[in-house]
Amino acid sequence: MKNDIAEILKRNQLSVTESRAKILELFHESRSALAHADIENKTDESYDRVTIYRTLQTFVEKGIIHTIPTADNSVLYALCKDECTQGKHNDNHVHFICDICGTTYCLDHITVPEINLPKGFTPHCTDVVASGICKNCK
Amino acid sequence: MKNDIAEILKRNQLSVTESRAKILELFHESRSALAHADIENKTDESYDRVTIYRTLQTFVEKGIIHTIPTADNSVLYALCKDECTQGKHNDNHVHFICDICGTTYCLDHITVPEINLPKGFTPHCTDVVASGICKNCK
DNA sequence: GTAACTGCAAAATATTTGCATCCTT
DNA sequence: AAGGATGCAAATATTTTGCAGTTAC
Repeated sequence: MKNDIAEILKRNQLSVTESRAKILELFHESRSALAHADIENKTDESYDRVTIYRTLQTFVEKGIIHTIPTADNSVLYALCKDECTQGKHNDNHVHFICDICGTTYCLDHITVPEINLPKGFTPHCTDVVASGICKNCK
Repeated sequence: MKNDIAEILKRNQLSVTESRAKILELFHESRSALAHADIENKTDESYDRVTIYRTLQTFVEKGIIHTIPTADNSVLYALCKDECTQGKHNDNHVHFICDICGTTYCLDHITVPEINLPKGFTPHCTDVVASGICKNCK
């Protein structure tokens, strides 16, 4: 596993540092999306706040993770599928936010349906965020 | 028009004050969603930052406006349709954010399709945010 | 007149930037 | 060894809270 993590970083031309490896590992361990604060907590604040900001930004730029738009406008991040490459994200999947436990799921296998937009609108990317009650809270 | 605005406030048990009326008017004049900063600018900073925060929050609570989740996690607000009432939002419509001009449209008449969620997930509200090129920028 | 709203000050929180030091390659 | 990454300090931006004065009803 540790090797897989390092592999991913190398593949994206990033040097393998402890903080990057640890943060990327967190994303792989977690089935759900993570906020900046989650990462601070799960790493016992071993890394500087700033390092986390910069690491997340780097990962987003490289297409390793993506941000998830949320109704309360907090910032969430989740792993991208493998097909995502730098600059060309493939975010066309559904997110689900549980109203009770707050967990955000990336439902990679649920595809976003075609939406009929009005004349003149050309979509490039479509995000779907559903909220409700998740399988653990029902 | 001025009267309509006052009507809406009264209907929601809000006292009619200058700032509330002006901000609500802005939303009615604008075909697109507004950010906190937009409101500051369009009112020539005649109102305190704090008043704008509180007014927006009040409007959201009353179901007069709703927040829009955006990919860059900035906070946007737009008018709710009439059917929205306090606590029970009816946000099931599509938003479109133009990658070029940044305008966010509320496409009230485009309905959100049914999404097949995995077993155990019960949706309560579904937000769809498409981004791409709008009718003015094409 | 009273309750609610506003504006100011300030606190709390979140994010960004510069720079010296340290680590990866 | 060299370039890039980290951590610290501090600047900047954003949001919240308390309170006194003002306004709507």
